[in-house]
Amino acid sequence: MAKVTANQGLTERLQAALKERGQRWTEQRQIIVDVLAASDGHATGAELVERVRQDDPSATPSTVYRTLDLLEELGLARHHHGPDGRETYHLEETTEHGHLHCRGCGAEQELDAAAAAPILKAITGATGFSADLDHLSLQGLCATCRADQKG
Amino acid sequence: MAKVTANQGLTERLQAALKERGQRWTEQRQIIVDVLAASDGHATGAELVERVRQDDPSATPSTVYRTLDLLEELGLARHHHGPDGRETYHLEETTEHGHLHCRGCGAEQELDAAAAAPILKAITGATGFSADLDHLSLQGLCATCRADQKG
DNA sequence: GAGTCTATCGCAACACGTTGCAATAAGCAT
DNA sequence: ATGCTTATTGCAACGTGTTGCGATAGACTC
Repeated sequence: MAKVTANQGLTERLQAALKERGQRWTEQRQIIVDVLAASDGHATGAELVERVRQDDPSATPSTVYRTLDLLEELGLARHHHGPDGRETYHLEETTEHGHLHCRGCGAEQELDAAAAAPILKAITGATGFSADLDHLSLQGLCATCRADQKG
Repeated sequence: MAKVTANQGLTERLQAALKERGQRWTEQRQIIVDVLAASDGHATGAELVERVRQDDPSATPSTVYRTLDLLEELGLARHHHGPDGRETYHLEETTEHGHLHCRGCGAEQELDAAAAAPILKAITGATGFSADLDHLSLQGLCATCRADQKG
């Protein structure tokens, strides 16, 4: 298992997609994709910049953010905003999900598509609006904290 | 109707609340509250800073943001994050509401408590989580844009 | 392989928000 | 009114993200 080029499949998909759009495959983009794939789960923009710079100290934030935007355009990555407004990125391969931030204990739980279905349905029913699960980021009190407050 | 000190009631509530906590009433705070009250609806942090500086050019961003935080602690103001992660503030007197951002046409609609009730209920049902309506900021497609896409 | 076109990069500057610290001034007691 | 205590302010620097621009270097043609 040489790690030479991890994410073979992903890389190839990307190269093809870029070519089709007259865009280019570069060393930087390879690194950024590798880093993103290695950060399973989520990573903030700043974290990703940091990690990319470990692999290639000449990389700059602008390049990293621009590449992340590109990956989103291509549908290979997503981002959402945490409760503090900071950006969090993850590969699209991670299943689509929402986020719940508890203001009591600070815990963050994920909300998978199955659990979210009735919520999205309620939103559409009440507003006609079809919400993106990946941008669904709620703040409130989790069950435990609610129980504590009542106690 | 001299405008000398607008927001009499609000100002008085604030003075009392601050006194109780051993905190102080200052010129700056009066200005910031006035500005916030005058910005009916919502205003971003930057906008508020700008407007405050029109009244008092010596005011600095740090003071404005710290005061806004204070107003939130006291329950007199709220903030949430727009789809781009930027902050938006409004007085608590504005009725509690969520926000829906359409990624198709860019429109933003408000979601009042009555309309949100079934949604919040669905969230609690699916997750045990009690979400804050004021932090509810959804992104997706509005009814019109959905219809357009289908067409 | 050399030349051309232009996407991408790195840099530098900006925008929004946050934080630490020394100077100022609010509120209280005398 | 004077002095004391300490909350608040302004400043300056930082953190995260964005944007404009000239220089670099992919990818394609000959």
